Amino acid sequence: MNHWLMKTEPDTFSIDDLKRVKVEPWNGVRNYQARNHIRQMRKGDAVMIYHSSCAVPGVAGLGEVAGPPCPDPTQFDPDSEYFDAGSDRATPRWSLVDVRYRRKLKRVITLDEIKALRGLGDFALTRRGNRLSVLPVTAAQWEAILALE
DNA sequence: GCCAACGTTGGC
DNA sequence: GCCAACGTTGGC
Repeated sequence: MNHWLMKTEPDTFSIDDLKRVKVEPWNGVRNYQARNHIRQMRKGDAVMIYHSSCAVPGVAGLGEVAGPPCPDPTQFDPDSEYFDAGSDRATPRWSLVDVRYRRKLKRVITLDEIKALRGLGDFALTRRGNRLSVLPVTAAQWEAILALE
């Protein structure tokens, strides 16, 4: 099983929203590196739900990958903000996975706390200028972060 | 709201 | 294939 971190803006879709709907198709990822991570996901992989672009950025809860990667239908929908005229159904450009709610953390583990952790090694979340919305987390990083809870 | 960082686009 | 311009992300 692999571990991942997925960002979401809580004003748009928060851990509480995921708790309410239970399973959410994680659509709208339009970055190739993030997409490639999605394509490596397998059912049962563990996911940190990270709140970004908000007052207190950080890990807010946990989820899991609920099924295999599949084409993101919004890329074919002209009415969607995620529509991509350059993608075709024979070879879809963008993928998604369903993410199932697992639990909300007792408190948000903040980006500042995560940055202050020593010995995490290379971590896409804390790289300078990081903008990646879906990124891998090692088992050691996963444990070190959750130990802060 | 600002702006640094970085990905994408498009002219050449 | 280079690279300037532009758009977006996301912390602050």
